[in-house]
Amino acid sequence: MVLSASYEARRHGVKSAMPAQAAARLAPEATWLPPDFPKYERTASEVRTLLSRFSPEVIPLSIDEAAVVLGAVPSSEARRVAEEIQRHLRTELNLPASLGVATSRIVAKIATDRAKPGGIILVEPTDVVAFLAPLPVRAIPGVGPKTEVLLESIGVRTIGELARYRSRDLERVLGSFARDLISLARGAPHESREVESGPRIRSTDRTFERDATSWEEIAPALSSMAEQLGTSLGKEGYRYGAVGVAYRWGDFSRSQRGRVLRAAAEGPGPVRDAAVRLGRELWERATASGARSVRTVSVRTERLLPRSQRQASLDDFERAGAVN
DNA sequence: TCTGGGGTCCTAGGACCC
DNA sequence: TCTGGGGTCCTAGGACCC
Repeated sequence: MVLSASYEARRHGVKSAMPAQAAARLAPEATWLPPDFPKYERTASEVRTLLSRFSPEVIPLSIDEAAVVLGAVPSSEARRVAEEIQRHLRTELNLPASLGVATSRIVAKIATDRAKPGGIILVEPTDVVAFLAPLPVRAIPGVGPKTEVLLESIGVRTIGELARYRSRDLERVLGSFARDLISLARGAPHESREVESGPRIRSTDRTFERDATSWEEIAPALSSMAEQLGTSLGKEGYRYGAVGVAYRWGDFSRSQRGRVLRAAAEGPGPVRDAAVRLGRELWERATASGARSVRTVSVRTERLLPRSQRQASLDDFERAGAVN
């Protein structure tokens, strides 16, 4: 599968998430590189350190994106900082970067996408509506293929058309997402709430070379994946409060089963036991009506909590003498 | 086109509580 | 015997992002 494609490869029609075979047909002369995620993590950390020289508030959005909060500065100053960030990334880390500058993160993100490759786009506060209006609704983060089809079915293709829609009418089609879309289109986006730092979920997936058709094939995979997950979380100092198992079936549909633990657990044992139990329940329930094959299994831990942050237990209250 | 391995957020129904 | 109006938590599934 293509994880990322250079702009040269993209000119041949190669895109990320494309099956490797299809990409090879489009660009037979392409150079293929295996991924090196530890390297990307190290680099992402260097980039965040560099960015923090420009603002105390750096919000990582993904491994290769971050928002830098500049506060209330004139747009000329914001542009200067953007240019400087781009120059330092180039000279110190040898990295190209695209930057968007705006008065909200979501518009800055949309501008960044438009600035690729390697550009800077600054959207003046008074230009937000005009900047967004001609763009397709798909330019909005959170609008994917399904939402695009829904919007198209009511005659909305661009953000400008979205702005003219009545919120009440759109809510019938899209639920609460409608309000966010319309306020963005009208140039007054609701800034997403600050997310607490630290991961909330940790999961691991494994796709079988050949789809598994028996519990005996699935159980050892679940068991070893869960143990690895529990061990690495333990090394990072995390406990977990819920465990889940999911199957991707041969027809690519998904089923999942999860459970909240009675108390936060730590290490490989509890997650392994829970994963095997849940996996078996899921398997038995799904195969009761006929044979099925599993393509991918995944094990998930949720409600992660740093070890230092102990979960309160009844004992704590008794010791403290707090009675209600 | 025949699909990897991570993640986040939202919705909806049911159980249960006051 | 049938009846309110809230609220939270749990579970399953879906859409989306990189």
